[in-house]
Amino acid sequence: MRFTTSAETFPAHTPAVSQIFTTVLSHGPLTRLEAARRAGLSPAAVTKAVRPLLAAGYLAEDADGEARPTLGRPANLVRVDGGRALFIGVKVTGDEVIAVLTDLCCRIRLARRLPVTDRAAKAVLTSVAELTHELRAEAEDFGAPVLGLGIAVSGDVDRAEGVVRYSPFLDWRDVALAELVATTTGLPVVVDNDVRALTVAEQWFGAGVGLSDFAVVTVGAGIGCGLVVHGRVVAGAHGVAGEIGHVAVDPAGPLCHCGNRGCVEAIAGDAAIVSRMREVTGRPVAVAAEAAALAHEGVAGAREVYAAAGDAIGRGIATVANLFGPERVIISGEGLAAYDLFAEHILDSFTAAAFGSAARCDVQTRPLAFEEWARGAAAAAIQSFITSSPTPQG
Amino acid sequence: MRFTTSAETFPAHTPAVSQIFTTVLSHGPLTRLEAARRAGLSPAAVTKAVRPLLAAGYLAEDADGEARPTLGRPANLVRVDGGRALFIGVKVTGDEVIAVLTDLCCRIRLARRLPVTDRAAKAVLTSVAELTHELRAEAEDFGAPVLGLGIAVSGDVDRAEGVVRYSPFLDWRDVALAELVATTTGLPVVVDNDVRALTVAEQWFGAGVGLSDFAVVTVGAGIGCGLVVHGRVVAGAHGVAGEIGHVAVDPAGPLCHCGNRGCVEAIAGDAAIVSRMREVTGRPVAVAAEAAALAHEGVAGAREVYAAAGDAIGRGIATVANLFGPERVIISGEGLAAYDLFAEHILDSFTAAAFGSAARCDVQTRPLAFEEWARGAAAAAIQSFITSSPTPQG
DNA sequence: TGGCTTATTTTCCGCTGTCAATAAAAGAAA
DNA sequence: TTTCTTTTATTGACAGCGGAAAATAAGCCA
Repeated sequence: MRFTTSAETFPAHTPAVSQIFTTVLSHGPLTRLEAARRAGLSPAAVTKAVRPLLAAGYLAEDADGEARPTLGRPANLVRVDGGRALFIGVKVTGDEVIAVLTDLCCRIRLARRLPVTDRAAKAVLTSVAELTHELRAEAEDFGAPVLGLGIAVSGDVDRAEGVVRYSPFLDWRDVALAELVATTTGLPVVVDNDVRALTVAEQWFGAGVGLSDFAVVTVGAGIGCGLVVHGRVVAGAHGVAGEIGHVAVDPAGPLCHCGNRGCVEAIAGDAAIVSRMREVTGRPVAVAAEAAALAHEGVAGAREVYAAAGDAIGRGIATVANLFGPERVIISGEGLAAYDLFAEHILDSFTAAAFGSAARCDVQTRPLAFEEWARGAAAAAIQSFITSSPTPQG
Repeated sequence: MRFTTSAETFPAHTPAVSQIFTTVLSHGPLTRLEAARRAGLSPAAVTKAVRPLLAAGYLAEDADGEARPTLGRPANLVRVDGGRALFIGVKVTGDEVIAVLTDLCCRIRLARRLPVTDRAAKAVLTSVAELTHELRAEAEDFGAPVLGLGIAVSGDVDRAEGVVRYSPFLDWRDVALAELVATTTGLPVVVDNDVRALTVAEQWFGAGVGLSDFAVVTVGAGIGCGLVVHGRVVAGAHGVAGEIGHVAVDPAGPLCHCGNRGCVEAIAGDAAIVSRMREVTGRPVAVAAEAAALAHEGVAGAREVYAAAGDAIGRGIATVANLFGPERVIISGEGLAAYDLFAEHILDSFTAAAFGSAARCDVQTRPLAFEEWARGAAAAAIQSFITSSPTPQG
């Protein structure tokens, strides 16, 4: 179910058109020949697919450019015209609403945030509408229409229906967010789980480009994981997937809010680190940054807290690698601010716990600015814009 | 790479033909209309797809049959003619080679086993050839040709290349098994990992029919897991996937042969149970059946060994469910002989450790006769027969 | 200017699956 | 018995997608 009011739609008349567009979107400017090769189509098909996209302005032709072989007809590079369309991505947390305006290439043009004082759906809805309104007003200056809105929320989100089934941080249950916001803003709205949205962003615009099997692990208040298998984001039959935070790595570990002991999140989540840091150092520690500061200062025992956290995360990642054998794991999240404190432990425990060839998985890290979550939401909106209309795709 | 010599091939000229055939294969006799609905095609397409398959004898028409609505033209049921073609499935273990002859519907017609005295590839190859020869001779009586051979081996197997990369139990490395056996037997040969092959069998002919996301967990000497995500078996970018046996559930647990502590297999594998049973009861226990007997007799401490095993398995399954959110988990394996001893603990610890809606996953058990592994290999051969030729499929 | 090489476009062409109409096979109604 | 009704299966025309091959374009180099 999609919620649209007006709507410029994407001319994805055929699978080939979708495919060529996403290929060019993800792999930067390409010659038609190269695009054909990557998409597994004939050059003729590319010419045909590109034409309507050029006409509609979604693609543009660069008068070639860089170093080209000195022989033969020069190639014409085809690229996505990012400025052709704009999208808004919104991340809703219990504390604030973050919104970004991106172009079609998912580059952030503007960012805004608004604190959340009342977590009730209605109040949050107002904030979202306000930020959206503000960004749309500013978008005028870019001379491109805003064609979609993505909203990322943590918890159990049914993207297909646009409903937030349950979000613990917001204390929401069965909020038909897409419909509500679509009615208010008149934009096509996509609602997705925050980690899945971030995963889509990596798949289309980040370190997951070109990979059919990879995982994104986010470290921060919670520990989350987005999975891409067979080229598609895993959603889970019951809306739950990627709950690496609640993989139990130590039955004797600390109690987790989920009721079990030794979940990764109960060892390496921000709250766990903070409370453990208080215990170990005896000092008042309120937020993650303070905990990291203590460790950086070399306070006795502080580094060990991060070591344990890194160890838990590494084992969680090894579990993911053992079970589905991704080509790459991308570690990201606000928690990466303290990455130097546990990087080594993550990698060591991953290597130790990964079974056989699973250890060949490429474990990378990527910094995650605060707007990235909102950008993920925008990526989901872009994806929906491109793939929805006539020809659905995975 | 496929290795074929002669070869009757499947007339899968178009995607629609493949799809209709597999739909009918998995969902028993269907009317054309019903098949169209399930496959998402028009009735006209079904008529056209069915015709060549009927002509080639792979499908047959039942003169309707059962209770039909009393109104309208009676439907003609279309079903797969299992007797049209035969396949051989072989499971190779360190102790014996098991071979079955199945029909196109993967029903076992005959089974044979041969002990392995020499694990060298060459010796095993001879056994495989011998059993194959024997079954082909008997197949004459069924009046149908043997059209493929599947071989299941535990370890790291590259199905696409037909190579056993590494099999610990057999101590094989980079054995180009498919090519070797194809040369010897003249049959098209598929080689796959044993658990994946079993998973294919469940997906096409078992409890996974119609599901796009499920897992098969095998309990026995090792603890294995096959995953189906987005309707396709997960193979892993590096050939490793589904290693639930090496998911670490307790850092203080017993040492595993993989070098880590507290792997599920180090707690619940046959060897682990046997050795733990010796420790606990002080009695000589050599094989799993004896361990189970002790527990059934009520020997002090014996039941607790199974409780711990069940607990570890349950937590491993919960980990799978938390990460993928499968619709169903099918527990199977020779270890199920002792299922009454740990069933309850598996379910309890699964329920406790599954996060949120992941607990809604349907956990089933299925007995696994010794030939089932070989049947899995046959299923892989059937799958390859149907999907290979002109139109590949996932 | 002609020749060479590589990129792109054009021009068919085959093929697939849909659509809408039609045939078929009963039981029900007249 | 004949005709209707209802449901299933089939047919034949057709649209459109993507491929192959040939033609064209666009430079560089003699």
